[in-house]
Amino acid sequence: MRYWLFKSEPSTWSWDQQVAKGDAGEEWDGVRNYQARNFMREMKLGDLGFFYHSQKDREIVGIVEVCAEAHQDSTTDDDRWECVNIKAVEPLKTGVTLADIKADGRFDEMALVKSSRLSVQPVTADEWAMIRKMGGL
DNA sequence: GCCAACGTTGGC
DNA sequence: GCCAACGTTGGC
Repeated sequence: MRYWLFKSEPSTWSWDQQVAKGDAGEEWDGVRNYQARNFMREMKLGDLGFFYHSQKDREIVGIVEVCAEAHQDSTTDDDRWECVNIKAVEPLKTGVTLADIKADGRFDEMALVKSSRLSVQPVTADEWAMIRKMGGL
């Protein structure tokens, strides 16, 4: 079991839209970055991830689960691009903002802090537990 | 809205 | 295979 973080601009695809898809989940498509794609290839059914709102909000809002492993991204014919499907599991009780994470000091090595532009990234078990707690779960 | 960081593309 | 130009992302 590994942990991940999925970044989305809420005006493009928000947590609420993800929740509306229910257990059916939704393709995490549109990723055109090799690093992000490679992480998706590593994902297994049942892996969990944080759902992060970039741009205006800049906070982790919920938890998602991988419900289909990497497959061709249906939004392109280019077979370089694959994606997984994810479904919403539960929202955080309180969102954990990027400012919270940066101010904490324990997350200096976290991809979210170090590689701000990477849209799909790994989260360590420690980071996962600490942020869950900060989010009130 | 601006700008820095970074990934990708294409010419050579 | 290198590197400059360009486009995109995302924090502020």
